[in-house]
Amino acid sequence: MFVDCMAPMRGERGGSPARGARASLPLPRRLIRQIARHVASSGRSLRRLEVSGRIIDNFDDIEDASDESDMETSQPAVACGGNAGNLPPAEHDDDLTSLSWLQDRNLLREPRTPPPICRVPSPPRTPCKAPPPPPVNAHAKPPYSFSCLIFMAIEAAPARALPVKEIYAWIIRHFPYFKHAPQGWKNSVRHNLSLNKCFHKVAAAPGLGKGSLWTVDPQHRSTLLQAFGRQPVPPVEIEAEPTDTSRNAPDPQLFPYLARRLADTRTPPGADEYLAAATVLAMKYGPAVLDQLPPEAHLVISRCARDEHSYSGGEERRTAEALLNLAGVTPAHPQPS
DNA sequence: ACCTTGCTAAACATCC
DNA sequence: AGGATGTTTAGCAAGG
Repeated sequence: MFVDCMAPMRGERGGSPARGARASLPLPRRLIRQIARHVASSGRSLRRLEVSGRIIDNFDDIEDASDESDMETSQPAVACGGNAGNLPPAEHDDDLTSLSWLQDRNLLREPRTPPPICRVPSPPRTPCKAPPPPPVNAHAKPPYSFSCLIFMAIEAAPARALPVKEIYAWIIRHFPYFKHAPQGWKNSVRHNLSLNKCFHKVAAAPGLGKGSLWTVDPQHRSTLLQAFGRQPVPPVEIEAEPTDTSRNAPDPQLFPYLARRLADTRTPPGADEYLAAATVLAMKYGPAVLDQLPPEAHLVISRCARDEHSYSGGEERRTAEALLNLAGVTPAHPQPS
């Protein structure tokens, strides 16, 4: 267990699930509803939506008064695409089905949003009972811990290793707040790199100059993913790289490591890597990303380490293949179904 | 009240 | 020498 070899991250009191077990990636309730309703409204259905081990078959179950605090109080969830759903009909949609709250928060950017297979026109918005969450200003301090920022920066690097200077640059590029922030934040980054066991220093590449390359310890990777999943909002791409708009699909370079790992037929990726891809895509592109998955695909997001659900490898593999296609990565040797 | 986590500041050493 | 990098310590705030 990770607690034996590293300091737990914020909010973590126990160990992490072993490789292959369900990883812990909570989603805000509002996003859970978004996912479930969007799947339902697009003609698909959920086989199950599970929150904290409780099967949700009625969305009133999660329509509670604490709604406005959704983004701060993430709830564990398991959402599975399937064919035997019993969700409320789409005409019950209100602001929860619309992705406008994400747009309002500048979290879904049109060029990055994958084309839906079956787009259902969003109904006109009705006034929300609860006050909307405060808008996220891209120039405000990001709601991510430094460990998550560093993790994202390293994860986005093609080599999954970055010198400190590049980590600074990535953070500034994606979170302009730091462009004019007091210089102390760089100290915090270095402090985090040194102190956090999730990050490892590797030998400097020739010609790199001073400093070392920093990587994410593979053993602690899922822990960082969990921490990432606990963050209240997905990251905002401020300076998006030019994408192939004709395809209008996610940039396969965005998460090169995950794409490469999922495409690797010689060394099968672990369940946490499938899960990481699903989570990263879902968090980045919003619930609409689920439209891209085949009906039998599973997206499993759960905090419960004791979650003993059994899923066949085929389901995970099909999900991974769907995500691969979504990411624009075609396996050289498609795995047999 | 206590503990954990994260942030910030600062001092210091090392390297280029 | 000066700046960048890396390590360590300390204090504080927030939340459980």
